[in-house]
Amino acid sequence: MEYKFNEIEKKWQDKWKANKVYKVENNVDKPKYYVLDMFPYPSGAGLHVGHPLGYIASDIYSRYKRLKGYNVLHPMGFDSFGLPAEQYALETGQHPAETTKKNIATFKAQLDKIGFCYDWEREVQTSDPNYYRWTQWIFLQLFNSYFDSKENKAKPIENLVRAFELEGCANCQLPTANSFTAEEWNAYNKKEQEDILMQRRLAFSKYGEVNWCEVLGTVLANDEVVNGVSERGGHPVVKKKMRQWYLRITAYADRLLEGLETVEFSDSMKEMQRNWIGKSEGAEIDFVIKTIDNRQSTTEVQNSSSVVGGQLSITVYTTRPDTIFGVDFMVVAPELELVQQIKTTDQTNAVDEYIAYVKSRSDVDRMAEKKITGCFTGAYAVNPFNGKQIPIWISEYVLAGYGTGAIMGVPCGDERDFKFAQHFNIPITNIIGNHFNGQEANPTKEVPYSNSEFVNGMKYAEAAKVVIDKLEEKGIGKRKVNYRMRDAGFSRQRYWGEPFPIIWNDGVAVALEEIDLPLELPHVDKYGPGPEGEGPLANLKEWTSSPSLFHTVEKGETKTESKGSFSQVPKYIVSSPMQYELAKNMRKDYTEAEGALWEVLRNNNTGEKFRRQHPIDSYIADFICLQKSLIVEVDGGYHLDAEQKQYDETRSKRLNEIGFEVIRFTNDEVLKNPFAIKEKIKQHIKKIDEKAESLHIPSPLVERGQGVRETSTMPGYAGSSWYFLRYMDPHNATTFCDKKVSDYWNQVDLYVGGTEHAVGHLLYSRLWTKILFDLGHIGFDEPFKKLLNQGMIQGSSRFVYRVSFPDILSRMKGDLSANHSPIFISESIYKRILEIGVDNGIERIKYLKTIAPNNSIIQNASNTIVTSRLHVNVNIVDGFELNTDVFKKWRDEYANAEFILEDGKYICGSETEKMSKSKYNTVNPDELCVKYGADTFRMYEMFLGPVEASKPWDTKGIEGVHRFLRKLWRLFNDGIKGKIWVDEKPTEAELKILHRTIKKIEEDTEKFSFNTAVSAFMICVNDLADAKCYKKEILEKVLILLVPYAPHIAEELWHQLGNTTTILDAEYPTFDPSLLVESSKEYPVSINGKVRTNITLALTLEQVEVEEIILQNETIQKWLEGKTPKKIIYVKNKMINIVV
RNA sequence: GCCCAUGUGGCGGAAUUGGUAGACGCAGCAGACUCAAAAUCUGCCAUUCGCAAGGGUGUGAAGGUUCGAUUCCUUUCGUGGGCACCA
Repeated sequence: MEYKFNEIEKKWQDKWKANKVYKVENNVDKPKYYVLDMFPYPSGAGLHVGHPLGYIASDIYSRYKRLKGYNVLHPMGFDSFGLPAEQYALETGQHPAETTKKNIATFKAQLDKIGFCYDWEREVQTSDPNYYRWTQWIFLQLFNSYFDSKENKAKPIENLVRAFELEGCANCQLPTANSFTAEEWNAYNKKEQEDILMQRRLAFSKYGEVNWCEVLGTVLANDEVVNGVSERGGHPVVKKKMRQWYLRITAYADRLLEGLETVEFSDSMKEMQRNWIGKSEGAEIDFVIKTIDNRQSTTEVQNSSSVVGGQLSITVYTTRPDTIFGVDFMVVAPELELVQQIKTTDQTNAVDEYIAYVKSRSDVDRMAEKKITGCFTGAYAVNPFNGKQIPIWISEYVLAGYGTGAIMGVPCGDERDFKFAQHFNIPITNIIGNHFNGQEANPTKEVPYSNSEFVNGMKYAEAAKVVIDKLEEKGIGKRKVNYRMRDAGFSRQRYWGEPFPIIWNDGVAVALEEIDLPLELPHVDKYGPGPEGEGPLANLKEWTSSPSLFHTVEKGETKTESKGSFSQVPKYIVSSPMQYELAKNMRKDYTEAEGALWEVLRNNNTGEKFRRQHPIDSYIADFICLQKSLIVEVDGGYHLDAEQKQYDETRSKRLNEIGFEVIRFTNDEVLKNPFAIKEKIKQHIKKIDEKAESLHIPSPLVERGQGVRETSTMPGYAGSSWYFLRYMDPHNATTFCDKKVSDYWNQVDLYVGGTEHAVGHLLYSRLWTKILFDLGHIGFDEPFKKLLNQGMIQGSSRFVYRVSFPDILSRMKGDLSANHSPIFISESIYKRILEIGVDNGIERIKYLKTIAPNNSIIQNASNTIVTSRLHVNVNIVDGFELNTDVFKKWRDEYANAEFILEDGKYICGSETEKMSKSKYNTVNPDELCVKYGADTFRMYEMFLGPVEASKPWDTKGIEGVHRFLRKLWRLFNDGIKGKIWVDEKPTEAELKILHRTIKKIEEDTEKFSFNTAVSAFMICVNDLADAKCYKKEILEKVLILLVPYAPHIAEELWHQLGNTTTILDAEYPTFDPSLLVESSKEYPVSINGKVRTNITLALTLEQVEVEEIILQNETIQKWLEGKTPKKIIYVKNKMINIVV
């Protein structure tokens, strides 16, 4: 019987699916285990062999835990909002929703072939309204919360409002520092109050700088900007202030730091997060500014400056207040308003010029560039302790956003300050004596200061304390903890993301209510930016200006008018999310009549806006005009039957009850003349208006808000910050995740993903978890208990060398000057040509050598030399040898290609680089699954090396793993006899093989050392084959061990052994240590560290006995050459070393 | 510039965490079976000296600690990844 892996894998995948073996139940009796993969962005390129690495690792661990008796949650989904789909839409006009859907289908099909144990019923997609409804909901929780710094947790913003109403801001330090009393607060108007609250909300809006490209009319991400110009088109990019949304992650800086102590992340991962948060302790110090001329400072004072005793001063942040006597200059961020106040008349031109220069530079530039720039402002500050005058400079290396945006320069102790002083010839004060050599700064903290008055002789720790105490005493400074981390930008001027559930009304952000969610992303036809760099949604005038903030109320109930303009109404007509879902589907699947009527109603210019298939209560109206409470139904022929008539009647009755008028038309009527129907509808509306006017009937709909919608969308990390919670309770229509369910599944026990998310995603999801915890929605405040970082699988690129160079070619191949076909030269010959050229001193070839690694064209008077190193598809290269026939067919332009071969072969160049479509180095897992089977593929990916390590992909080795599986198969069947396994009692030696394997596999799986586990399986099968062991008792156990790694073949052979239940739930074998106990060991015996012989000794022997035995050994005596050993080291069960 | 990771045969990697470096696999070489091929099986396979027995050298480089270092420490070089010049 042959190992027909394709048939076997298909068979079991189908059976498993039919029997729903991967369905996971909540709240069962078993202990739980939650294994999570970082869900993929469904890119158009499909899955390549790099993706499944982590997925296979987590799948193995999940299946292992399941065999060990756990209830394992191991879900999968898609991070389906994002820029690539939008970019693709811009280029091709295809709607992101379409391409995303297609890509997800491809991904799923690919994943399924590999045989993962996902419960697809729990799939989530971040771009699905049923999902992002809750992303928006969580945003509203953040918007409606503030951080209470006393209790160190998030609380509802109403608490703060109540406190303001009762006691003003007595007990809160507002960032603005303007305090107010309760009376003042109550006297503020809505806008003033909201502005103050905005400064406290966890999700808040403020002006921030973005990369703005005027030519493209759009905002660009950092990585879309290269050298100050846009990556696409090379247009200039400047900074522009725009209103943006932010998350107040800085409030959680300390808790995010502390939380790291409670999770199992790698040290480097924790270190990266700590660096990102960047907590530093230091001091803020005020320096009085002494202006040189008598300019009056009238401009208002802002963050880095203040007025002390009537004098203008500047506040710096420093981590080294102890070096205050070494301050030789001061640098202020050029952006600061303060600069305008202090610049002297002399320096005005220079300063303005410099500021213009800085504005032209992107953040990326400022980082990449190493040259030192700056400009003197003309002003001086005064050192508060010794009265020394310190020149104030501006320079781009000081950032406005960090600390106070101003620093004190201590050149003898800080490398950057030193270079700055050196560059601008600022005299340097030495405060560390001969520890400063004048050539470079010495940032030591371990040297006593000199030249420093009252801190002379003290070192860092003591001096810092003394200085800060003095500063506080004088009231010109204070101890200050600073964080490098800034609040996280949360809005993007893009289309394909979650719309903000926010309406702007006279500059006040009004949040939508839960009932308004999901705020669905409207369909657009064009994906270009809106006016003034706003997102594409800003182009949808109808959508932005007609928010659906209506609440229906029960008839007879009075509308409550509250003092604010956004009153709430106690009772709503609620449509369930299911109804929304249903309506959405019906919208896609419309009748011809509905389509026709919509065509005339959608372009309605009378001011009444209609919606299609809108859910109201438990019904779905065909068309509705919310403002007029008018419902239009278009009925098909089946409305003539009695049952349907009855239903229509009760439905109309109910809708009437809650204040809607219903008018009906038949399909035929509509199709005959939709415009006539439109006219009739207009008449109706007119009647409604008249009636309402004469009777003063209040509309059943309360208008809660007016204004314009926020047109930004949320960033990619919004949906991924909480998806692990939705998997637990994916279909819940009333809450994002039932607390009972999240209490059961609790934290993710094992999270598998790449290091590229070390700070971004991991920090954000940790933040969201903490906030949801504070607000009582979940019971834990760290999302991921243990993190396993998977390495990147790099592509192994292959290159061909195309050269057109008549002189050389004719020398090598006769006269080729007339031949214009592309000529490809095998690697080593190509390289030799370069060397020969240099040896001969031919100038053109010197060029060739210097530019050869890259593609280039050189032209001079006599010749055109074209050299190209081109990526060639790795799939048409066998190892390094190019299949020249296939290559000629690869592209039309190569049809007539000529090759210069070495030993009859074309050898390609190679390089290891990132796997990507454009480098033609991607390998598709599907093809490997077809050729070798999923089990082989899974085991091979694991066999490549440790999961954590990055390594290049090489398809060649897969044969070895495939051979192993076939060898395993042959322990059960062989080609001639068929079944060969037997039900006999195993020998001790056979049991030993088994239990050695059980021990190794279990240990390796537990520590995620899957590559060594695979090799242990190989050793086991080799040993069993050598021992001709075909015994069921042994083989059966081996199969169970193998289930996590190669589930299909394990299940197949398990059934061949006569089992009828699935192996996926079999009982994991128990390791019996007694079978592996040894009584003796072959010790390596070395003399002075060099192994000279091996001697087998009983394990019970003690030092003295061992010494006696080994000294009698012939080989040892020979090597001792009659000398007496100085010392004999005997480590039981390890080795023996004789020192002479 | 700063931070993190990493360096072992022709290749991917292993090494009980300080104890026989190179498990397992790929590639290669030699052989068996076969008319032949595929499949399968058996040897050899870091390097160097040697017919062999056996010896020398070897974990990027240089030092150090130790009876003993791929493993720990110092310095240095190379490669890969990240970044917000963070005072």
